[in-house]
Amino acid sequence: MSRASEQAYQQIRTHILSGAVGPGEQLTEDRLAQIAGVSRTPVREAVRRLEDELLLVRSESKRLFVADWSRDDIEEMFALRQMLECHAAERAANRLTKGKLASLEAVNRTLRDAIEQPSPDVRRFLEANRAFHEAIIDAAESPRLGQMLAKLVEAPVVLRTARNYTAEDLRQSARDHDELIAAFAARDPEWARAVMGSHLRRAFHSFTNAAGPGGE
Amino acid sequence: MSRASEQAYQQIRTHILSGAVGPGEQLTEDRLAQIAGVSRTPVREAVRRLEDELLLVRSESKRLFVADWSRDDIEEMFALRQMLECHAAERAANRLTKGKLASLEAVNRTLRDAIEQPSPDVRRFLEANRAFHEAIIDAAESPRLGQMLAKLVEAPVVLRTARNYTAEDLRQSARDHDELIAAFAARDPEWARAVMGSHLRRAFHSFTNAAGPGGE
DNA sequence: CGGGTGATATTTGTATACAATAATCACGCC
DNA sequence: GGCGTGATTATTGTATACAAATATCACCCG
Repeated sequence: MSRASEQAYQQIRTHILSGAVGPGEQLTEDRLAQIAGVSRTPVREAVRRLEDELLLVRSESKRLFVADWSRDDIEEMFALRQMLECHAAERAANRLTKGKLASLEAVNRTLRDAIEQPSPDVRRFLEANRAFHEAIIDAAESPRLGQMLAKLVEAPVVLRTARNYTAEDLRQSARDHDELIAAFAARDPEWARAVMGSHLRRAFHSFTNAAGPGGE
Repeated sequence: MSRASEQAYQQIRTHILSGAVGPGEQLTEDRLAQIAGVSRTPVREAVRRLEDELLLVRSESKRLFVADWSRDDIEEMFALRQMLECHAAERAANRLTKGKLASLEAVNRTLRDAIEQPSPDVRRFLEANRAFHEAIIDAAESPRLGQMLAKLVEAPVVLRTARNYTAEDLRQSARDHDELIAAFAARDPEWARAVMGSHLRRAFHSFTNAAGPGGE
């Protein structure tokens, strides 16, 4: 994406995720243009992307609002992500080269570094985690699958930036990744699928436990 | 979508699918604006949609080209569609109301009407077929699933408008739909999933047999 | 004659002005 | 006082002019 358009996208996204505007609030293109410091034209491009990612929604009369995800919405997204990413893991198991496998291992070492400390570096963990999953999706060599997953993976992860992970959550993730790597090394698609399934399902519950009961 | 933008989308889409421009050919926004009879602004909106549907692609320098789908691309899309639509069938089996089931039956009667004639009305068949699958996806009550499938279902179906269906292809489709309806009536998600799976897989082979060997 | 380098043309990206549309509000009527 | 109805305002949609980026081509140098 081009400069202004990309900037608008990033700024607006950050603005929403920071919580500066609450779910359900209206946002006008003019206002977003001010926030992003560009004209309405690139804002409109950015808005289309954000609509596609379901961070913004339109009323039936085309007015813009910050999306308000219900519990059902979130459950749905996790279910879809699980279905698609299990498929990706299966495909990846048949395609990962030695080199890519090695870099997957490297990424997981980084992830461990980030959490095996007195106070875990959640930011680095999230980044490494993102890279890990991205590498698998990439190895699945299915551009459309990747495109679909991109939307599903990004959204909930970033939604709660200040989310509380327990130390155990983080360690279990690292262990899951290890087992995924083992499944890949063994070139066992079924194994990879199964591990990915439980990995994501656990993530779902840990997500709802932390964010759910309080109040969406 | 608004008037000009929607018109641009339809016109450009038709123009591409009609084959007036071949795969790989460049298209400028100006040219598309002429074709659609609107200015470049709504054309850009339309182009974004068509890019998302993968009918248009951009060179690394942002120039526009008609997409050129490889056999792998098509296979990939069918595989994804199968995965997602099987899931939809499963969910639909648990959710379809009596009323919706009845209208599904009605749609399939229309479909039969269209093909049980000396010369089958392929246009009506395609429309009824589309409605049938859409109703199921709708009944799955998963907006994101619907959004994803919309892209996958539309594209290949329309790609070959002049496609040759054998009379047997058409009849088998109707029979598959009957069995799907039976599975829904029995509220048997596994059955529905299985039927949908074979239905789509058959469609894939009939598609590649008809369109594959020749060219493309 | 081949390859690079700069001028020119093509194409996409952005800003802005204006048009169309939908919501809001005030007013009058019942 | 409640409710329709029209004027006003807010917001999105479109066209157009211009800026930035990229490709194309001609020319010169080796």
